[in-house]
Amino acid sequence: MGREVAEALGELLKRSLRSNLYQGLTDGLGEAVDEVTYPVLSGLARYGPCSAAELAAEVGLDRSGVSRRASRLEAGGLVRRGPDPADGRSVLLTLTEEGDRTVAVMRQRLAGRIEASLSSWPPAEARAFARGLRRFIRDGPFGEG
Amino acid sequence: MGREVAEALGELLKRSLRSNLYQGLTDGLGEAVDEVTYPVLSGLARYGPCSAAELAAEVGLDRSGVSRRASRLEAGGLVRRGPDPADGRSVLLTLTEEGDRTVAVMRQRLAGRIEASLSSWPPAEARAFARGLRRFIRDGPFGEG
DNA sequence: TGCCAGTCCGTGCGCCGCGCACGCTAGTCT
DNA sequence: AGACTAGCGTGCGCGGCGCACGGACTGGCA
Repeated sequence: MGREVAEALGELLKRSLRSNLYQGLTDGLGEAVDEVTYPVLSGLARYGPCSAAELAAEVGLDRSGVSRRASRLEAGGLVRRGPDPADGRSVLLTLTEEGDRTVAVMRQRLAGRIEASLSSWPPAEARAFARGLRRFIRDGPFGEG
Repeated sequence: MGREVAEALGELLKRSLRSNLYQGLTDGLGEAVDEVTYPVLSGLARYGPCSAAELAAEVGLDRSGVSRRASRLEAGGLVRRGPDPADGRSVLLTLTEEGDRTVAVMRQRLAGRIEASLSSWPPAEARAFARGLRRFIRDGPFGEG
């Protein structure tokens, strides 16, 4: 049982990293957003305005990496760097309106792609899979993360 | 539906890449095998003796990367480079006995870890999850590769 | 109030792994 | 035999990462 899941997970990882998953998802969305910067964009949308350090914990990266990716997104007009009113040392990353639109489009596309591949499943099985996946993440073989 | 699966997949990717998954799995197995070289080792075990180019397709990498990783494994005594009896240009990568043992141990550990986290599930649900995962890989939103 | 240890940021630095392209060896076909 | 193809390993440049440094700012304490 754990055997097959392990193998399947490996396969999943491989295919995802090969970027078959994100391929073509950014068409027409500008140069700034790609498979490297997307996690930061998406994390920002999920987590809300925050500092790079905070977001780093969220996306599982060093502060420096987040800062650099954010710079790209900033150059592309998807993210704004603003002062933190509560603390002058801190810098708040915020999605611009265009950033908001962009992440919405990408999520829509990705969800649509997944939806499409799930549409051939028996509905009950698809639902069970989604639930199982969430559960596996929650108390699966990962750290606390 | 696709929405939640998409989000869950992202989370899964993140946690896996953070290496919480493979952490501590290589203890006592020598320096050669780590999270970088393991896919090559495992792919070789799965696919059988073959050339670097062939294995490259299997693990989703360039030939050069596979060749370099194989060199490390070779230095560690886990992989042997031998001539292909059928074609003198080709070079066959083969697991040594120790390589075999190593991959067996790692699989055992990984499977055990997954098994453990699945043990708290209702058995039917766990089984359904395993089946769903395989199915999702087979005709999920990835390319053919 | 003036000061200093502590906190937070962005960036220079070195490292590592990748893919591309080259040189080389070994088969293949006329 | 000689040209051409196929396959290998490695040098090269690129890009992203984490570490650690310098600069900006805060907050507590004299």
